[in-house]
Amino acid sequence: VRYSAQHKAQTRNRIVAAAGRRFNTEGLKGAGVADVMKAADLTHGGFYGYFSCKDELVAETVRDGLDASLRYLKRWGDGAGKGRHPLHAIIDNYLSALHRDNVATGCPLPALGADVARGDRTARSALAGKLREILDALAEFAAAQARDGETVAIGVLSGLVGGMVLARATGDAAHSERILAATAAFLKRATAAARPRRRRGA
Amino acid sequence: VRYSAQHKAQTRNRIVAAAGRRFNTEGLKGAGVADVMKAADLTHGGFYGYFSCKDELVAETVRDGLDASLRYLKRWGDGAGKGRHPLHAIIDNYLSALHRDNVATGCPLPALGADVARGDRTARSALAGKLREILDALAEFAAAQARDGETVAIGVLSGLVGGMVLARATGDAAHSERILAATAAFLKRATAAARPRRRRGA
DNA sequence: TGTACATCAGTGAACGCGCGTTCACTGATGTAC
DNA sequence: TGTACATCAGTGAACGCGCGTTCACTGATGTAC
Repeated sequence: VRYSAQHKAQTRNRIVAAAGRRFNTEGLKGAGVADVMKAADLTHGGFYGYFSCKDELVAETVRDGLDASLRYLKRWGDGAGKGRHPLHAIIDNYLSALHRDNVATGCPLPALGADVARGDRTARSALAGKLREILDALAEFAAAQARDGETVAIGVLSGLVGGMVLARATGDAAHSERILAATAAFLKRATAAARPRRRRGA
Repeated sequence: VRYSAQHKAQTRNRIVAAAGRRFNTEGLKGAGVADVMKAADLTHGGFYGYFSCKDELVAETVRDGLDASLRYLKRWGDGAGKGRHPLHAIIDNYLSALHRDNVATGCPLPALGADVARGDRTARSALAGKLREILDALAEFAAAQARDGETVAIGVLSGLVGGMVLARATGDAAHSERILAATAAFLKRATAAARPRRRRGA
């Protein structure tokens, strides 16, 4: 045996991490295999020692990126001060100028959602699985106050994703700020207004 | 003068219409110039008699597609039965399975928003202008019932766009239906709950 | 401890292909006479 | 009304380039002795 047992796994993770940044920034069609490998400090030829094709990397990248987003959402929700709605903490952090401007390390849903919708089945399945986990986590945070946790979870996530897409797409910087602020205000108002008929403890 | 005065304008419109369908379906990078021209029953060589480069077509296509969306939103809002909130009619029509499945002729915001965000300034400016018109129209419909029409307009549009992105991206058909239904329910509840402190007549 | 070696992670040239763009051309057009 | 013609909308071969993928190779590795 040459090289440590974890060496190959580490390099693979490095490729997936680089792919996450490049795909988020340039899109699934915009970032090529050579591009991703270069960002991982490798040459393009070695790619097929780790993945059978580009689509396999895409699916893996989507899974990995959404896992990171899920961890962020949980951390923000859990970190909300007492008396503060966990969903409100999530909304403010997600719809921040910081997140808007850091596409590379941001959530894949606004960056790659449309690309995945056009992509092959493996990527869409990967997204489907992680999307459920994300919605379950949001529903947990919602359940403390809302009647129908899943509906609130889906409604909030739709607002977060759409707000980020619009804030990034507009060429008007001032308007982009308005979109972030107004979407956050709308979502916080909507979740605060949800009838508090407790299901389980916060 | 050869050919009728409107002939060139008609062909140009045909190219833009074909581009709208191809770009929505395949993405800005996924649909090529030759691809678009073929969809318009032309050959690729003639393209540069109408546009100076692909990016110019992209900007024109975004403008045209968002104009069509604006007309749809107005029609749906105006067509709401009496006693029915115009925004609720818009929400139900936008977040329909029909719209989800007809990407080609659907709204460019969920289909191309992320691509435009990565695109050049002209496309982003084109989107910015039309986005304002769309939000103004939605704000008019919201103003009849909501305190802050612009906030409601932005919040609703974010939810519509994000909900459509998620419903199209998930590989789980049943979940896609849930996303459309739950996002619509969430948005209708949020707009119905908005305090009715009238600004101007409906 | 020192060295010869089998392994295999990573390299980079090469492949066929489609991209955006250019350009010399063709042939249908409505006009001038 | 009929015909010769200048115009220019549209054609299709060609360009350089980057894509995803393949493959013969190189050279650092830890092990066997």
